[in-house]
Amino acid sequence: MSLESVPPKYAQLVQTLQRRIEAGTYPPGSLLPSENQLIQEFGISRPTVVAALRMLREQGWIDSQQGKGRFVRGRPAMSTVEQPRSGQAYVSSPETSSPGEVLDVGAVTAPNRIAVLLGLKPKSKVFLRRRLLSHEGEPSEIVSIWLPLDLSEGTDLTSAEPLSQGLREHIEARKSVHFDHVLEQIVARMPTSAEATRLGMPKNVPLLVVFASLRDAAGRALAVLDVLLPADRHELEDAYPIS
Amino acid sequence: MSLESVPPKYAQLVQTLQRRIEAGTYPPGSLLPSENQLIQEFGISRPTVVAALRMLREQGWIDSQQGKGRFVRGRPAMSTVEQPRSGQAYVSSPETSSPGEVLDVGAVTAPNRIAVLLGLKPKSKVFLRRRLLSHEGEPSEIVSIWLPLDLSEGTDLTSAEPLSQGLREHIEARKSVHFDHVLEQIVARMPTSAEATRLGMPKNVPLLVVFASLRDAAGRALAVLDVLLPADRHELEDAYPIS
DNA sequence: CTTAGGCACTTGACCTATCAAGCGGGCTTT
DNA sequence: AAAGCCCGCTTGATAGGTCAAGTGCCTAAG
Repeated sequence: MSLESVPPKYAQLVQTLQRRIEAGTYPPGSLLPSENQLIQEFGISRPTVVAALRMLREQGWIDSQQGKGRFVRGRPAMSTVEQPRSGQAYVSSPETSSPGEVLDVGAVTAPNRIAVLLGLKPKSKVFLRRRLLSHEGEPSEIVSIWLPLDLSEGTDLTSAEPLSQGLREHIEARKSVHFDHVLEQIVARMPTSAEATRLGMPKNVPLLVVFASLRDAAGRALAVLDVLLPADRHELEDAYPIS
Repeated sequence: MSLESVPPKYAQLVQTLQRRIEAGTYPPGSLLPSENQLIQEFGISRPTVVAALRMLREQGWIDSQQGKGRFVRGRPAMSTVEQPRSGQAYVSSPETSSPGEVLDVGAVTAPNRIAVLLGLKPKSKVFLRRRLLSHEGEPSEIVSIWLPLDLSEGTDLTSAEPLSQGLREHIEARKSVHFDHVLEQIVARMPTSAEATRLGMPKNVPLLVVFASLRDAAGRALAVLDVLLPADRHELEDAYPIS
């Protein structure tokens, strides 16, 4: 006897209908079988069918119109081309997974933008952990993590060794906070001499700079990352629906 | 007698619970009243209560845990700080709403990146409509619209006059296509002399360049926009959940 | 003091049922 | 030919109900 659990009936129906859509049984633009037809075919109740259809609508596979029926849209394109957001990888991946060296660690006076993003007074002291990441042996980007001092206490962030947990996991395990979302600002500027040297880049190539403000559900900034990306080696990607 | 329609009961419950959460009646972290308690208080059925609670969970206001209860998260922060995505405004707003002058209109050989983004062969002819937008009387950005030739036929895009419809509305009204989502690429580079002159910017300030590939639900590129943004005057913003 | 079982609570899943409202086609009337 | 009405279909909303599964607390036994 198989130990694997049987998914709920509504979930099985979702999968069946998705397979039929992708197989061309219900091509985009066509009318899906009505609720009554699905009830007959699958021998399940109307609320169960409706739950499955609601899920398909919410995921973008179908549209419904009262009095008319439910129309097939097809597999939502975004789910096939979904991109990791730039901040996401730095928040969740352990430092051990990306080769690099620690450049700076410790309490520093916050640059103005960082203080604003953290919701702190100008010239506040904050904790900084800055690393130079490499890709295929070449310098790739500089990542700085800025934290309010209280949030950095009791963590391993002062270590020169790479963290074996993602930043989020590391902090959530030690502090009573929960990361919820990221607000990003993307700017471009010319590198300083020191940055150009560190990144092994020409002085006349700009930097893409991502400021990622990591926030809890209430919108409070728990940490800020900034990432310096030589523009000749990096581009950012994003995808979103048109509303 | 008021002619306004009464929203469904589940929607009224959603609003009531949202108001109570924001008023502090149910602070974040606290347990929401159980289904039974809500059924008693509001005198409505369990499926109606459950529909309201499911909606709150999907919008991020609450979390549920079987056997335990439903916990308050609070107003989802992203809905309070939602930003228009850069491509969105160009897709939906009429050109008449943003002052500018038409710089180039007509069939041109597609630059390589544009051909790739449109899914065309290298050196294909495409339609280009390029405008210099102003903000408070100053040059602000250059927006180029690139379309396959067949999609531009029968449109007003060849006009030197600004469109009174958004691009999306204009094309969807004339062609059998439906814009669904955008894939964006963000890069930084130095401006050419001509671009710097047109934008009234110094030569040593970089450009943020957004390539927005406007796609249908099947992922086919219908149009590409590129937007040149002097980096000393522009930054891009984004927000996303941490998964 | 620890462990296990039972109970009461919770949400998850599924069922049967009714009525409201929208849509489209066919038929009748003007 | 056009307009209106009716009917049969569709989905939207609501109700009442049962059983499964998860959680936490309390009590009893070891």
